[in-house]
Amino acid sequence: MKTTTISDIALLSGVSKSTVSRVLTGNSFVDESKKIKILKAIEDTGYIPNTAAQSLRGRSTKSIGVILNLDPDYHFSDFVSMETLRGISSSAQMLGYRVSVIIEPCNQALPKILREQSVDGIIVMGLKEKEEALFSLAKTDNSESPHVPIVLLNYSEEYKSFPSVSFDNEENAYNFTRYILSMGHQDIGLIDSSKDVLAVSNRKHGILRAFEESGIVFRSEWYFEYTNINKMEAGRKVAINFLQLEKKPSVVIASEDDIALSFIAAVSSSGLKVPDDISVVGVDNIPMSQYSNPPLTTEKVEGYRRGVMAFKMLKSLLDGEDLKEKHLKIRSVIVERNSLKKI
Amino acid sequence: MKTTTISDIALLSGVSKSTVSRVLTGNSFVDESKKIKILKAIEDTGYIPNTAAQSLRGRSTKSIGVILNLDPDYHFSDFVSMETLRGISSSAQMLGYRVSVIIEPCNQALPKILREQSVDGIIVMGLKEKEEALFSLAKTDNSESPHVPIVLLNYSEEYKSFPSVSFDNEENAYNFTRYILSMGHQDIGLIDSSKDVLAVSNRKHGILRAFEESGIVFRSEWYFEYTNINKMEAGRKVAINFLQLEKKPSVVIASEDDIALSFIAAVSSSGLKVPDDISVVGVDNIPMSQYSNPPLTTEKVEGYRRGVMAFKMLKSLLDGEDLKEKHLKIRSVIVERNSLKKI
DNA sequence: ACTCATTGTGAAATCGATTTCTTGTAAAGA
DNA sequence: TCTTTACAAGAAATCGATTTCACAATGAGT
Repeated sequence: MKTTTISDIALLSGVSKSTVSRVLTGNSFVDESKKIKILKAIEDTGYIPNTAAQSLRGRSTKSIGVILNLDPDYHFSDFVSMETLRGISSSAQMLGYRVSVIIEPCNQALPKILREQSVDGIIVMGLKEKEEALFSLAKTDNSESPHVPIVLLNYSEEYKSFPSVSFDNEENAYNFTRYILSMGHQDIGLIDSSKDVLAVSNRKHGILRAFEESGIVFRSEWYFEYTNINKMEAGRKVAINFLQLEKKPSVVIASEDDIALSFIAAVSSSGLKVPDDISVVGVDNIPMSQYSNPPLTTEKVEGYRRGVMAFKMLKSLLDGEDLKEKHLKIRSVIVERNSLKKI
Repeated sequence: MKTTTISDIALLSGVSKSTVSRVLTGNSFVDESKKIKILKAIEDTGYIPNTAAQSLRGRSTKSIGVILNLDPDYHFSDFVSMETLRGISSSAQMLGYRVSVIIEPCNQALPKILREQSVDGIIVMGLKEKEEALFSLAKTDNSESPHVPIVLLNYSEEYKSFPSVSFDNEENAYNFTRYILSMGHQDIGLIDSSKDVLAVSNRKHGILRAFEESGIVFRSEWYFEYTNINKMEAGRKVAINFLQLEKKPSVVIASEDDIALSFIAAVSSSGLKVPDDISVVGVDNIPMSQYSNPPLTTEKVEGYRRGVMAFKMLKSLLDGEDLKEKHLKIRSVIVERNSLKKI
């Protein structure tokens, strides 16, 4: 069967294409009896307007692009990102938008997608520090370029001209650290091994702020940073160094749950007990963190919610509304389980 | 700047739109000197053909849909699926296809997407047993409907009229079981708690075949099945029952790594040692399995490869080629680590 | 009764590409 | 030299929707 078009509907209901289009878009007056006939014809045939034709004429593709800016060596997709994608996708679908995922570095993906005009808006995940494409885009005055709104999922000073929805890394880390301090810990070790350097550095500020407030000094021999290897490999590596330490911290804050978990695994295989000998906490609240041994005390980072909010923000932009707040920041909640001991 | 169109290029290079289009599509003869001028104009302006116009005229959208048929209660995306998505996405992009992910039950997504005509082909992930949409589609003779090729990512007898790329579940499980038997185990427990009921049942057949071959009897008190709860919760639940068992198996095969890991966590927090007291193996080779305590012996399931192959198959279909093999099955490889003890 | 505003509708233009039709030119064959 | 063939390239039709334009018809206001 060749596809049903608007002309078929027009023919079937004895009116012109224009009239059919008018009931379709609903922004014009149409005689009630004709409207009913048209609606019936649409119902009967299962007609759906051709999206290509609509985009061509109407200048709206009813689809958005999500740029997943993963590292080339990033061999798997982390939980929070996927939750975010799920959040974006389901809110987009709800409003009739398709979402195209583009797994490609931002600097390549962005110029291409902008010129292709194949999406109405863009959400960028996994922003890196040096994104030429964004930077140059920020500079061009808005009279240039056919205004495709962009929402970033990591706030960054550099690109603050773009609206963003991000986790409140500095504040969350500050709060989490204060909580840890309130549990009596004074000797705190840090493991940073996330590909998200922006987040890591913001979190570090928050942690240091909490340290300062309580007169804790930052000890560099307790700071482990491995950003160029697999994060779980990092957890294992840190464990090896950690075990050699003369004086050990009483708690270790890992920048992600995966890291914490692999650290715990490595450290417990050498006989150390968590949390009796050493407390370990993570960030993210990945599903596994609830079922590990011991269950992990962590900071719950709401990926799904971030996705929903990002799409909502993009939608406002698409509708030409202006944002109440240009940069949304999402607070975490602390999940108390058994890997952090009160001392 | 209003967008560059083919007419602009034509004007700039002093030829007609038709000629520009001819060098664009490359299926007609164009004078070399003109071709150069046109190419230069394209280069200079950064012109990219409007996809909507191309689809409208050419009947090809250069985009494919991936239906992620997740359970409503499925709160996170598993590793293998995401790897598959990555595989699809990168091979698709390589050939200039966009991929739209549709996180929605197949029965809703499929009819809609087919009538919308917004994609050239479809890949269905996470097939369920009762997919009315597919079933009725299989029945309609191909003269009907504007032939959008569909590739399934789970082979199923029911829908075998559709081509598929899947894991060779029966065979993989058979081989894995034989390997476990070769390590001296006779008392084998099973945990099945995957949302992928099709895979689970196929794997069970393979396991049972290996049992039979070696004269092992299947003991139902060692078979744990929880498909209606979170898989890691299942691992924990099974551990509780397991610990009560009078006579325990010497090894437990979990249908996924997550389950194995949470089972190990629960069981070791009660003092049982893996693999000294009990061996545990999983399936998937999720990143964490390498860094758990003990590192997990598992079956490596190649999600990325599945994605690549699925797209390749879909592409053949789109190009009108016919498939050498309609149903591809991917073999796993066994990853020996430390959670399975030789006895 | 005569404007003027409000509705209602079809014809035709438009969006940006591809493809068919047509014509023109140059090279090859008779 | 005249026809045939191959190659080049413009003009115009086409894809399926939306929107502007033009024109009625109806009703309201003076």
